[in-house]
This record gives sequence, structure tokens and C-alpha cells, in this order.
Amino acid sequence: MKDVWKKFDETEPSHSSIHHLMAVYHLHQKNGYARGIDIANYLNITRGSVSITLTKLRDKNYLTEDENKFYHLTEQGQQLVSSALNKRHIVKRFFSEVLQLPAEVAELDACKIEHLLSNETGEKLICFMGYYLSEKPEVLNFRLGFQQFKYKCQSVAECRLCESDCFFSGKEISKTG
Amino acid sequence: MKDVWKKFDETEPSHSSIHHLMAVYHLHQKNGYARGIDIANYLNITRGSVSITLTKLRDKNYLTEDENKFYHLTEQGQQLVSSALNKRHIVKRFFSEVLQLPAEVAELDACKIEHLLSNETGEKLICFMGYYLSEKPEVLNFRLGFQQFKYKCQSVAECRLCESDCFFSGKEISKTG
DNA sequence: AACTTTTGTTTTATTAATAAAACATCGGTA
DNA sequence: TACCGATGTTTTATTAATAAAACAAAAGTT
Repeated sequence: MKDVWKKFDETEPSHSSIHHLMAVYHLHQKNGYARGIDIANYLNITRGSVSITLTKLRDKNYLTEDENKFYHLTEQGQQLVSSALNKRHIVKRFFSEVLQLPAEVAELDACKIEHLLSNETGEKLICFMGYYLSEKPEVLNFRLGFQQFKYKCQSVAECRLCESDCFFSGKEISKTG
Repeated sequence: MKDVWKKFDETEPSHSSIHHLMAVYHLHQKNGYARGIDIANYLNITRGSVSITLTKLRDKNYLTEDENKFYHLTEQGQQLVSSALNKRHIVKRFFSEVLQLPAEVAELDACKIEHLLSNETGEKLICFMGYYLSEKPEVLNFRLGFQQFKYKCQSVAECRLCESDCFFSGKEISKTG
């Protein structure tokens, strides 16, 4: 695959745009409406910047503007927001409930990657979490075993999980430490 | 936490820079040296762009330039590369071996998020994979059970795993489909 | 040595996301 | 009604990452 690494910031729409859309969603939930100034305050950027970005998003049919300058997500915009929000949510749960990461790390990491993950990955992760959180006996045993488990990274040569130059080498890693 | 969403492209160094460093690493492995032109070809960008970026990275002490214009990673640069590579590696394995995503999706998603994940998350994921890939009986049972498991997303209201506006709603999701 | 090719650098330009400030408009109130 | 404050828009500027093209230097070839 050519130029995989460039795909990173070629998401359409961009990370920034998605957060503008999520702001609209959030403000509607909270206040029942979303104006430019509200979005600007929420995202902590200027009104001018918001005006420019939202005009583009309007032209691309992610949202509409009514007579009162209130913004509304279109079907298309809402779908993007839902998709990102759901991925963030499930990733965060995986990070905190399976990997046992502190809430802030889980939140931050989930937010950073939410819109980069494919929907396919999101779906599979939901499936996994559905299983992991079930009360099936084999799952309970698995969780119990994991509680006890400590992964001791062997010498660089023997480490099965890292690439060469394993930077965790020598560290003992457990769920909690 | 203020402006979490902005943290996304405030990684230091940037996604692009890290890929320049990874190119140096890769080319050293493959050819034993790394020149500007090689990096440009590898990343599929122009020599001019590489020259500018590498000068900045040199000034920031991520790499050095020798008399022959060959680039070498410093300790600091090597550490960044290792960290990103290890995270990519373990994430990719999680995606393909646990979530059973197709190789290309696993690769692409892993590449997109590699440098955004905290080292802490990388470590915990390694620990999890160390456990998941072990031959412990409770793990084997867990894997077996997961093979069979299908997660059926309930109605929006009942879905335990998505946020409101669950976009997977109604779909049956299994490991393989 | 003169020419050609390869490689590296510099300059000019573009695009996206932003700030800042000027400008425009609208709504209320003195 | 005339002004003030809030909000939205436009203009100008900045930064990072890039391309493209001009330029420079070194290395190889004839």
C-alpha cells in the first residue's frame, strides 16, 4: 500500500472539522441550539475561525444554518458524530476496563484516535467488549487469570511481542503497575 | 482537561517528523545508510521537503548528519522510533489476532494511531497480549468461547456498549463477519 | 578538463487551521 | 431614534507541511 503513512491527516473531514460537528451535537444536547459563538467558546478558538470552518462544512452538507444562525447537523453530519463518539466510547472502555489504564489516559488516548479508526475496527472492538463483559464462566476465569498475570519482557532477542529495540525490555508489566 | 481535542496534532515531534525518523531507521536496516534522496523516495515526497524537515530534526537533536550527508539517529531519535514501532506492532497484532481484522485494515489503523498512543497504553497492551497469547487453559477457553460468540446489538435504548445514536444498532457482529 | 547526472538547498507558492483585527449587522434600550 | 453590545464575516497574517523550480555542489564520464 503506497503512502499509508500519509493517510493520517487525510481523513475527510479532518479531525478539526469533526470536532466542530461534535461541538454542534454537544451544544444541542446541552442548550438546545448551537450558534457560532457557542462553538467557538466550546472549542476555545475564535469566532472567525469557526465561521470559516462551518461555512465549508455547510457547503459539504454536514450541517445547515437556519434563519437564526443556529446550526443543525444533517443526517450525514450526525452519522459522522455518532461514529466518532461510539468509537471513542468503546475504545475508552477497552482502555480503562480491560487494560486498566487510569481514566485520564484512557480518555485522552481514546479522543486522539477516535476518528482515525475504521468503523470495522470499532465494530470488532464492540464485539470483543460484548464478550469480555459477559458473565460467561470462561470469561470470568480469563479475567481472573489476567488479574494475576505479570508480563515479564525477556531480553530483546527473546521478546515475542515487541519489534527489535524493544523499549519495554527488562520491565515487568502488570495490569496495575 | 482543557482542549483535549487539540492535543491531537500537537504531538511533539509531529506525525510527519516521526515518519522521517522511521524512514532513517528503515533505510539503515535495509541499506546501511540513509541520505536525503533515499528518505524522499521512501516517503514519496520531494528532496526539498526532506531537506527542510531533517534540518529541523537535526537542530532538535533527533539525528545527526555526517561528512557524507548520511543521517544517523541519535539516542533520542532512536527511542522515538522504537516507541512508535513497538506500539504499531502490538496494536497491529491486537487488531489482527484478537479482533480478527483483515491484515490491511489492521496495518492501516495501527499506522494511523501508533504515535498518538501513550507509552503507558502500549505497555498495557503488551501485557494483555502476553496473556492472551499464552497457552494457559483459561485463556484457551476464552479464545474458544470468543470464536463462537456473536454480539447482537440491541435497540438503541438497550445497547450497553455504544453511546446514544448507536450506529451499529441492529447489526449482528461476530469475529468473522 | 568539460559535460552530465545526482544530490542537496533555497526560494516561491499552496493549503489547512488558526489568530487578530476590522468591519457589518442586528437587537435592545437610554 | 441613536447608540451600545453581542454576534457573525472578512481580511490579513502566521505556521507546518508540502510541491516545484531554480540554484549549487559534488561525483562520474567522456
